[in-house]
Amino acid sequence: MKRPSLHERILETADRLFYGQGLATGVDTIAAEAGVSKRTLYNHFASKDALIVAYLTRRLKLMPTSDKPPALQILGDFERLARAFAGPGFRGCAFVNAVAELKNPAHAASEIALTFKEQRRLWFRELLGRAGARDAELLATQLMLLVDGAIAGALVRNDPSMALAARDAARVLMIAGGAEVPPSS
Amino acid sequence: MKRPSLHERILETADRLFYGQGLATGVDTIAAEAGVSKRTLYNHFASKDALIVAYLTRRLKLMPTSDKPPALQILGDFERLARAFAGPGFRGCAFVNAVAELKNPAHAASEIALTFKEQRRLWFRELLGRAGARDAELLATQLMLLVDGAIAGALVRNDPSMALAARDAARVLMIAGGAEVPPSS
DNA sequence: GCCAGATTACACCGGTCTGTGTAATAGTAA
DNA sequence: TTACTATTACACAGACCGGTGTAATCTGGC
Repeated sequence: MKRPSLHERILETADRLFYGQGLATGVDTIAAEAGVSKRTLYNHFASKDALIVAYLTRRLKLMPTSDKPPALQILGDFERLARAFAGPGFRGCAFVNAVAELKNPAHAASEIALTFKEQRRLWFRELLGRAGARDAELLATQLMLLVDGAIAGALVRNDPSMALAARDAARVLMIAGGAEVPPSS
Repeated sequence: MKRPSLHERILETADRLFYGQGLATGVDTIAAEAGVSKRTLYNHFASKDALIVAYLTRRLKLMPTSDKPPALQILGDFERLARAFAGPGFRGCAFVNAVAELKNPAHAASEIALTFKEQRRLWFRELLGRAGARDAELLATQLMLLVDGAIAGALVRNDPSMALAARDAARVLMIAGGAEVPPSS
């Protein structure tokens, strides 16, 4: 850890460009935008593939914790999505885009994407269990369908309100599934 | 229409390679695979972008018609999706992939993708109306979320059963929305 | 001062990409 | 035959790509 700043600055720039412009962004562009020579970039990351993996790994963040009722935490997550969709730089799900953009299905990015999706699904499942859902396993998967569908829909329609339609559908599914859903915010 | 065969053969090959390998597939590869010189390809399509647009336009097919009860037609569509997911060449939604793969958001592909999604949504809406749903507009949008979510989920998880989880969620949403849903197949 | 490692600038390689130019050939219709 | 068009093979331009090699320069610790 002699110079964490350069390493991190390259990663931040790679995140911005890979997500905003696609994985086809050139290494020269990233180095220039980070204010770093290409040689330095290759001293910190063995290859462009390694940089892509580091970029996706950095996006694996823990789910937020809250003391609100579990069902409201889930509904709040959809509202957080709606805000993200309305942001200027929204370009869909970084992990799904990466899997779709890489022709090689054995790329390490696929595993990272699966980890990310599973992470949120398990968070849903835990909250649904606490909310008293009859089949938290299935219901968590179905809520994930709504999340991924909202992302894809918002991308092609350029319409952030897809997340709110997804939230309403999630509420219906949770109530039908026996979860305790307090009157919404 | 002097020689429709060459034009169509190029388009078929482009469809196979663009969908299977991504839009980054080279023009030379497509020409070679179609058994056609590159010059001929450029005599039929002004540019690679034009070829991409023709490829996507060709994928705009009308929704199937059936005399089954409308709700069962919708549920059957999810089962058709499950079969498509299980096919060896499944690589997600061609339109969503195209939008995600093209950095330029003003590309004509975006409009074609939107047309495709809206086409299916309107088909859903019409069937939901006939099935007696209270809010066919919102419900159709929510079913689209399940469709797109199932596609993304099946892609990253490599799990065709996502379409069946989506079908079950669709049934719950339709019943809760007041649609007449006969006992399933 | 002095040394060692990090960083820089820059040229370069081999490859791939889209797109064009050209001259020769095959097929068809009069 | 003649004339016209579609197609072919092939070379090539111009750009960008990932990745490397090298020598000079900067920087912090002793």
